[in-house]
Amino acid sequence: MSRPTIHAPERGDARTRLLDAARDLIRERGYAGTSIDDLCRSAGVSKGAFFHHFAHKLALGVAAAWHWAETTTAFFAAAPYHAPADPLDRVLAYIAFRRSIIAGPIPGFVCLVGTLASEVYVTGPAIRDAAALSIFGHAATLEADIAAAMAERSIASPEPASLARYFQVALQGGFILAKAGNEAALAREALDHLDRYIRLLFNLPLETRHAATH
Amino acid sequence: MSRPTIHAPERGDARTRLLDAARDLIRERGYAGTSIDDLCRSAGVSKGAFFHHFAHKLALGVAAAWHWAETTTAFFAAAPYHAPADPLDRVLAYIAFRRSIIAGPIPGFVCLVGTLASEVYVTGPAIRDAAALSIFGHAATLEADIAAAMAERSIASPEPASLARYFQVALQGGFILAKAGNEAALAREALDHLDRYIRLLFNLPLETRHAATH
DNA sequence: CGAAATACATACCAACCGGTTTGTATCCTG
DNA sequence: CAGGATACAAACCGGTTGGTATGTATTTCG
Repeated sequence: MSRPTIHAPERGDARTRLLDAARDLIRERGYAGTSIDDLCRSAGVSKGAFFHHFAHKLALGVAAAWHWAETTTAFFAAAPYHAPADPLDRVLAYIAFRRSIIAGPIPGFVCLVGTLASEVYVTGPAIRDAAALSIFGHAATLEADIAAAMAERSIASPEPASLARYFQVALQGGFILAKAGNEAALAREALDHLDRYIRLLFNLPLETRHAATH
Repeated sequence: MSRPTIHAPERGDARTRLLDAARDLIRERGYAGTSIDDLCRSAGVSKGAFFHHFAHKLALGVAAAWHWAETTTAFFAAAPYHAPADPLDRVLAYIAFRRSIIAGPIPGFVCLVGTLASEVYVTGPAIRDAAALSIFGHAATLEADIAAAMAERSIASPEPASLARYFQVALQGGFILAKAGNEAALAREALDHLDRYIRLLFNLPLETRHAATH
């Protein structure tokens, strides 16, 4: 209450509105391709509001990466793939879940921090580090299930941490091909290969469920 | 001869010097993060030269993607991984070769057109299409060997074209993680998993050769 | 309640951006 | 060797960029 006084904007305070705008615009046009004016226009705030919350554009980039890490962490923590009792089933359910959310316009499901890391490797080390924290932090959430699944079946071969990172490789690489080919199915296809890789590693029968979806 | 008259530049004509500069600068800072002045300075040419050879910045982006496709096509055509008689050995040799050239500074081995496609998805459809041609064209060069290897061993499961694209997924995804983590070994690690995936698909014994390199 | 801190909005600025104009040296061709 | 085409160089231009200065409602708090 008392929050939206007179010229109530749309929702949330200027800071989160700017971070949401950054998430959307950067995934479409990249970091350098998104101007501060673009962000303010999209968020419906003034430039003064921008520089009240962020010291400079780079700080917005870092904050956007952190914001991405926070929101995705909450999103995946609440996702249904944690339900199965068998850790291997949870791992496979993760892949299926990631696959299921690849739909609609490409910028809508692509990874913000992957785009950021790719673009600002030299120009913005601070953004890159924040992006790395998000990517590798998320990969780490898979590690326990992978390790448990491997231990249960006495599979020693790839290190669980390395395999967990490879999940992100398949995702990020799938996003790149989806963008290039302008076709979301290319990202799903990548996850199908990841799924097959895991099933081969664990000597599971290969499902053919996805064959028709391509 | 008579070419480098008085103020001889460095090497090549202005056009290829600009394309080389674009290859280097865009892989470091992205397309939008690279200004035309940056390109001219790096190439050692004037702005007049730039707009003599390219109608606008977007045309430079498209030409850079084409130039990348041409040079990489020649580079991989001359690479040693085509030597083995068995197509499956050629496929594995491709992975090993790609792995072997991942060394030194990260912008030096990363894929230009992957960076481009990721960044200009919305802002530059022409660049994106040129990047797609390069990525999927290169993937297609693997298709014959993959198909032959699968046919020889009566493996029907993934479509050869899809598997060929997945090679690019592992590469592009590995580049993203390498950039984020600022560590080339992350890209090599991705190719180790791809190698394992192929060996599992073809029921080959898993080598442990790479274990020490991480 | 009063004052300081917070959260914006508006106007403005110098640098830089993509792009144009104009001029000139070299090359190619007849 | 004439003369147009090619391949640059340099100066310039309007709009945009990241960033600042300043002003003002609102909230917080002693």
